[in-house]
Amino acid sequence: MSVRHGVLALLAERPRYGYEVRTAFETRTGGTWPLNVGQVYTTLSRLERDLLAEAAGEDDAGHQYYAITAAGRAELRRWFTTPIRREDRPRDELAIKLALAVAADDLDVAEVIQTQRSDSMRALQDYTRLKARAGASPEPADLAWLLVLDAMVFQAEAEVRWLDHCEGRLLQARPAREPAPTAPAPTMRSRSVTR
Amino acid sequence: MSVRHGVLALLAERPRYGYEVRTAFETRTGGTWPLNVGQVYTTLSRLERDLLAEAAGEDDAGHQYYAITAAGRAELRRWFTTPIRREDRPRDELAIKLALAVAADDLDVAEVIQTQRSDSMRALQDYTRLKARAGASPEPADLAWLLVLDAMVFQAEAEVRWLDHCEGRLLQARPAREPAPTAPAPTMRSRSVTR
DNA sequence: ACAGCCATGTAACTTGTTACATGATTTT
DNA sequence: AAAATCATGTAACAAGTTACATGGCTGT
Repeated sequence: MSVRHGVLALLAERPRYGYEVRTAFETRTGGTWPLNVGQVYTTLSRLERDLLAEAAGEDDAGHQYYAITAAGRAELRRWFTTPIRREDRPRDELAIKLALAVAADDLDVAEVIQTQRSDSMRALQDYTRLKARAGASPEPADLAWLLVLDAMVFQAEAEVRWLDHCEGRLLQARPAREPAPTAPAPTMRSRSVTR
Repeated sequence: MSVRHGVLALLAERPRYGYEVRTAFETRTGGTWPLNVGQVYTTLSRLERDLLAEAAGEDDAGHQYYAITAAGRAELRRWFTTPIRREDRPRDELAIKLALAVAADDLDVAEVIQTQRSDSMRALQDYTRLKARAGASPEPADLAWLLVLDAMVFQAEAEVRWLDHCEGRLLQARPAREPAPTAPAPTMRSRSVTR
């Protein structure tokens, strides 16, 4: 329920109209998570339906404003102060994938890992580049965006490390078919990426 | 689309009936992600609707088997060999939360972080305990489950690190109101957790 | 004139998920 | 006999998401 609460939080700052909510959301997350405008309006309707927000008239330009309600503030407070438990997060698709891949006999798991790692590292570099650009920009980059970006970096790094770890577990589980070379061939494992 | 593909992968190993799919799924993920039986049946229906699976008769006990189709295998192959891009993952609710929390003026962000960290560290310990139990158990623990468990650990660790990092960014952003003590008071930051 | 952004909205669809109904078989 | 587990399914809903329709306003 990220979008829902996100929109609610933006309304808590001040009443906003739909299009404005979208821009605000995208600015905070630095375009990392684009938000379809349509979704803003569906979300606003649903918030209104649930009495967490309400229509708050229109301005001279004809913008339809929405404002948070008391119930909305309460719900938001609850959201902010309640930790997000790992159990009620969406299932980790990648973990499931690898867990099922190791049992598939007509599949090269090492290749799956390799492909994923390449992509994760590419993502990592993208983020690094974004961060560099944000730091160099004249205006001080939005704090919110920096945090989001950092989150992505930390996650991607963890993912790469986990993939490496999985490779290790695999070698350990099934004895190498080829007679293992005394010094393991330095294949394209993860290398440290400059931060 | 974790469940959908997960079920498909299980059918790829051999035809299975609904209840069996559930047990298999939960075994692989070690009960980390419980799966409502009902969802298995809805998923199977949808897979059948999309021609990725098909009914495959029943056995003596009356179990309704489902088998993967050629199209299903193709789709599965695609799933396995295509990396999961960060962009098409569900939005990170925690990141959004903190990104919006830093802008809220009637909210103690440090407390939000603190609460979340406590929970993440609790989760981390739970996983560690689970791993210990799995290692001590007589039967060699399911490789799939170990990988899933490791994924959770890596993610939780990254999350804690990120939370610490956020705290740092915050102190850096808004100059401390209290005259900063020369040596920063060792508050309850993250401590290394035995693995 | 035309492209493009601003702005609002709706219809339709997906996956995930739960709650419930129903009955057979097995264990205590 | 009661409780638990095995087993199959349906109805209903939430949240996320996209595609489309519609129109005003702005810059080239």
